[in-house]
Formats: sequence, structure tokens, C-alpha cells
Amino acid sequence: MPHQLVSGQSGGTRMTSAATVALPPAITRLAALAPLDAEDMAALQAATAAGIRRIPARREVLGEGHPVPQAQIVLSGWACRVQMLSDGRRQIVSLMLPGDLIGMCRQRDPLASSSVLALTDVVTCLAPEPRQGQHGTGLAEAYAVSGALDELYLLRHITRLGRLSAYERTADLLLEIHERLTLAGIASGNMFPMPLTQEMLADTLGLTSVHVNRTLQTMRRDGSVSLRAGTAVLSDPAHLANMVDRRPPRVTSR
Amino acid sequence: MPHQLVSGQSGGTRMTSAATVALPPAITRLAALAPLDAEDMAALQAATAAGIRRIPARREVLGEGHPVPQAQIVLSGWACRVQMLSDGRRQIVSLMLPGDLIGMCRQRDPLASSSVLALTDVVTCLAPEPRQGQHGTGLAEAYAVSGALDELYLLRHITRLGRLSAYERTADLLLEIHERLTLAGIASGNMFPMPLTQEMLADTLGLTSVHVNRTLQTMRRDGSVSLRAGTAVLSDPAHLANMVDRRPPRVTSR
DNA sequence: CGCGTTCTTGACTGCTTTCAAAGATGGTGG
DNA sequence: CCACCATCTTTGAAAGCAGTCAAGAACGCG
Repeated sequence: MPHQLVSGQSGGTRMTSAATVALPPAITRLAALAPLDAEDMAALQAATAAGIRRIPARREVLGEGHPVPQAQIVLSGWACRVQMLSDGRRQIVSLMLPGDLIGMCRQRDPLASSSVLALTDVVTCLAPEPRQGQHGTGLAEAYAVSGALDELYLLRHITRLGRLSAYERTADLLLEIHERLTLAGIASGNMFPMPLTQEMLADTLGLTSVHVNRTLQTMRRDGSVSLRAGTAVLSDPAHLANMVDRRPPRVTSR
Repeated sequence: MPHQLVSGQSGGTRMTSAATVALPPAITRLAALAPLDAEDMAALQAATAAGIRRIPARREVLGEGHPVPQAQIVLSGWACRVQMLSDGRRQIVSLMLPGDLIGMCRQRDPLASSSVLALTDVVTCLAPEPRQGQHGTGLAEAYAVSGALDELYLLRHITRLGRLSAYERTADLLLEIHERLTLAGIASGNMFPMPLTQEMLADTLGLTSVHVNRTLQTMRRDGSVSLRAGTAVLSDPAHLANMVDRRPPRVTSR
């Protein structure tokens, strides 16, 4: 069943074509957020052709406090927004997966309020400017929906950190990642790539890596999750989701 | 010293007049975010005149999943965005203080991803639409800066919940409230109204009310904070800020 | 003055962290 | 093909921070 994200709209044809032909994840995702016409697709293709940027793992994509350049699209790899405390504590504030937008966060022009870090090797391209007018407006809508989703994830992250136990937090985050990767067409059913180290997970979940390790072991033991060698499998996402009170994201009313 | 929020811009005259004449907090705040011309001010006055809405404490301002109507400005009182879990756990995701915008959160049109609750009696009015053109563009900028600040607060909230201890979280939140109320011209030096009950604080800080109580007692004992009868006083904000690694918010580069 | 809400307190439990060190794992160069 | 190194994962024991439960005190409102 395709992700019923945009309500009142089947999305069937788009998802089907994405599942059949292996489109780039970023395009799959944006096309799932809003209907893209030929012109939109062309703009995306052109953006890729115009030049991609490779950022090696552990390198900063955007420094904190530096002016935000034009928005970028993550083509592959995982990045994150991170805040550091002077004593070395670190909090990953949001994850950026293929198809996500970097630097368009919300309002234009604010300085980055956190630095953006590549968690794996990352490839990006500049996000094509959406057009005004009859054609090519799908992109603008996709960007808007993407932004709304970003906020949704941010809010859920807060609730996760504030009110869920270590086990619940971990389950909830894995569910979110699964959800998002599915949207981008990465993920085969309940299996998906999960390149984060336990320390990165810890910095996301507000835990120590030791405790993340123990929590994952518990999950493996009770059979809800298997996570090894960069690949995760959720044995029963719906059940897990129910357990942590996670509802499918709904963003637009049309 | 006025809040040096917008860099490269003294803001002296605006803040001075606000301090001298008691302008409504909402106007003080918006005027502190961007220079407002006569037309902007008139639009705000008109919006107030056009009709205000009173929401009693504990009532929903906006239901989760309901379409977001036109944005509103908080004229007085405190509200919050809250997420609930089915077992009764509750997380306050953001606070909305006088001068804050409700429902403009970010992208237009998304359904509310959390419900908005009045924490005290709240008065709002509709946020005037910003104009295009030569005059009255200050409002649009003020809205944009306000949105950027919202995001900043959200991100900091995440770090607070994920990486700070109970003591640090509490201090950091009080500093943020102080900061924000100062921007709105509410707050006399280090003193400011703090109508949140310990349970509301707990739901914001991801703690139990019992532990908030104990934490506040510790703070009172070590003299860093006094908090009684709806009024808070920070004895040394700079020192506290340094202790929790809190930096002044910077949002725009111009 | 009475009642509901909010604040305090104590004792106890338990989840999560800390510290330290020992395995895995994967990639690199010899 | 194997040794080697850096990174990542796993384990154990002990300490600590925060949660739970329950009850009493204080406060504010009508």
C-alpha cells in the first residue's frame, strides 16, 4: 500500500511508476509529495546535470551561523542538523535523507541555527527554483509539503525526547526513518538501509551509545527489530507504531 | 541594553519608545523584529479593532488535524502547542507568548500537527495580511523573522530535552521565556511574569511535576532563580546562560 | 469559610549513565 | 592473504538522576 500521505488523492500512478522504474530517490520523494509535471521533472533533471556536490562523511555541509546559500536537495546519503554544547555534548536535531531539502528549512535568509553535518557520504544538487505560472508549479508545492513534513518530524522529535522511554524512542525513530525512506522509494517492504552508528542514534535519541546498544539488543531479543550491517528490518511496523502511539503523518488537506 | 537580535541595526529608538510608552506587547514584539512603518502599525491597530477573540485557560485554540484558519496574533496570555499520547502523557512542544503568531507556523495550509491550547486566558486577533509594495512591508518581514525565531526555539527545545539535565533544562527554559518576554516589552529587568504551573513546566521540560518542584527548590536555594506567585526573577541571567551554554538568538543577517 | 487546584515532602524504585575494557568489523597496506 | 589500525559494538559493575506513589500543606477563588 502506498503511503497515504496526501489525503483525497490516490497517488497510485505515481507510486506505481516509481516502484516499477527505479527513479532517483529524490525525485521519487518529491513526486510523492505533490504531482510533478514534465516541466518540474525537467527542472530536477537539469539541476542534477548542472552540478552535484559531494560531501564526505563527517564533514560540515553548512556551518552554524553562516549565511544559507541556495537550498539543496539531498540526492544520496544521510545528513543531519546538529547542535553542540561547549562540553562536547551533541544533539542531532533532525535527519536529512535522500529527497530532503537542506537550507530551505523555513523562512528564507535566516542564518543557519545549527550546523549541517554529513553522516555518510552525501551527494547534493541545487534545488531548482519553482516557477510561477501554469506549468512547473508542482515543485513549489512539493517544497511546501516537504517543509511541512520537516516541521512535523521536528515536533514529533520533541515529544519523542520529552515523553518516550529509550525503547519507545528508538522504535519511534526507526519507524520515522522507515516511513521517510519508503516515501523516497528506498526500503523494500519492512527492510531499509540504516547507516547510522549507535553513537549517531544516541545523539539523535538523547541517550548514551551504551544504552542505545542495550536497547537494540532488547529489541532484537523480543524480535521487533533487527539491525545489523547497515540494514534494519522491522518485523511488525504497525504493531510497533501502535505501541509508541505513532500516527501516519498528514500534511495537506487537498 | 536592548535585545541585540537583529544584527547591524541599533533598534534603539523603537525599544526606547516601547519602554517609555506602554505599547501593547504584540506590537512591541513585532516592531522589535522588523522596522514597522505607519502603515504596518495602522494595520495592526485595525486588526485589533476588527475583533479580538478570547480563549479561556485550558481551552483549545486550534484542534489537532483541523484546518488552520487565518493566522492569529497573541495579544495577551500564554498558549502552547501540545501533543498527547493515548496513555495520557503530554508534551508541550512550543510556547506562544504575547506577540507570537499562531497558525502561521510555517508553510501555509498544513493541518495543525498538534493542538494549540490556552495555558492562561488568552486574547488574540487575526494577523493582518502583509502588503506587497513600497509601504507596509515591515509586517511581512516581522512575520518572517518571527517564524525563523519559532524554528530556533524549536531546535533549542530539542537540544534541551535531549541533552540537558533537569536543572539545566529548567534554567534554559526560564532564560528563553525571559528573552522572549523582554522582546515583547513584558519583563522588568530580570523579573517577568511566569504563569505556568509546575505541571505545565513539567510537560514542557519532559519531567514530572514532582521533579520540577525539587529542581526549582534547588534553584531557589542556590539563589539563581526565584519563582513564586506567577512571577520569576533570575538573579544572574548571563551566568545562568553561560552555565547552560545558551547563546543569544541571531536570525537575520541584515 | 470551603473546596479544588497547586505545591511540597518522603521513601522507594528503576531507568539511564558512567567508566572501563574486551570483542568485532572493515578497510588498508605489506 | 594476513597483519594492523581505526571505528564500532558489546559487556559488567556501580552510581545517580529522575520517576512513582501517596499524603499532607498551602494557596486562590467563589
